[in-house]
Amino acid sequence: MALHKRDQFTSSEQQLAVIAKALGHPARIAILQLLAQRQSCVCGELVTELPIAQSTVSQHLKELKAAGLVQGEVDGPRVCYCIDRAGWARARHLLSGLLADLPEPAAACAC
Amino acid sequence: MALHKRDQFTSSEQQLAVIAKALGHPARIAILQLLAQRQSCVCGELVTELPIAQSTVSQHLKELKAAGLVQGEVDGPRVCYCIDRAGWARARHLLSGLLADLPEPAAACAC
DNA sequence: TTCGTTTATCGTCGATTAACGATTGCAAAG
DNA sequence: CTTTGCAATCGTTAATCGACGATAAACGAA
Repeated sequence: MALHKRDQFTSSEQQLAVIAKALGHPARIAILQLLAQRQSCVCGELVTELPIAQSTVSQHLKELKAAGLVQGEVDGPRVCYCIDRAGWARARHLLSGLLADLPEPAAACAC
Repeated sequence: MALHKRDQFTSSEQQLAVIAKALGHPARIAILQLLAQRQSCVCGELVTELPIAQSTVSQHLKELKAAGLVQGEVDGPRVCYCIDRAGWARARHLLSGLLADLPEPAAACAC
């Protein structure tokens, strides 16, 4: 583990960046929205809904899981995915904080 | 311009992903927050505040500009950066939409 | 014009990402 | 026990990212 420039930023900046990065692909956005709409949660359903290969879906699910946004539970031969409640609550908090820090600017900037 | 798998997703999924990707680095989060706090906006100020090289800051600013989150105006030898009002409003809208689509889940998922 | 200041771009490097097919691992069904 | 079906992992490839130093471009001042 080398010391990256990354480590020079605040913890909250880094956490927010991790969340945003996880959201930074249309497939992962689509997965989250599918998980929110349907309870179904089954990985195979996601594969049929999405225009990408099974292995790629699995990869994206892994990244979402690593970011704490999604959790998967093995249910026999299939795996049931759903939104990670605690992780998503944290993500909501961080994103709302950003929206609060950067409000709709009332006036144009001086320059 | 080849046809990417990317193009199989909805426009709103792609737009949101572009925004999220732009937010997916702590330096870019920090830049946005600095631009929100201070009116200063000058590129040089950002460089002295951030733990990364000038060329790297410039690179991040370019990406933020490409995502429509920031705009820069040349003011003599220096460049004054500020948050892009219209772009940020769009970003706010998309992010709020995501937070609305994925509300705090009331009940645990079935699996 | 020449110089110093400020910012953007270039070129490079290693690391990471995104995608796929193929393979493996596992649990239920037969 | 063997087969089947689902999902994760492996291995590969091309592309993108992040960082830096060096260079170029633009401008104001001397």
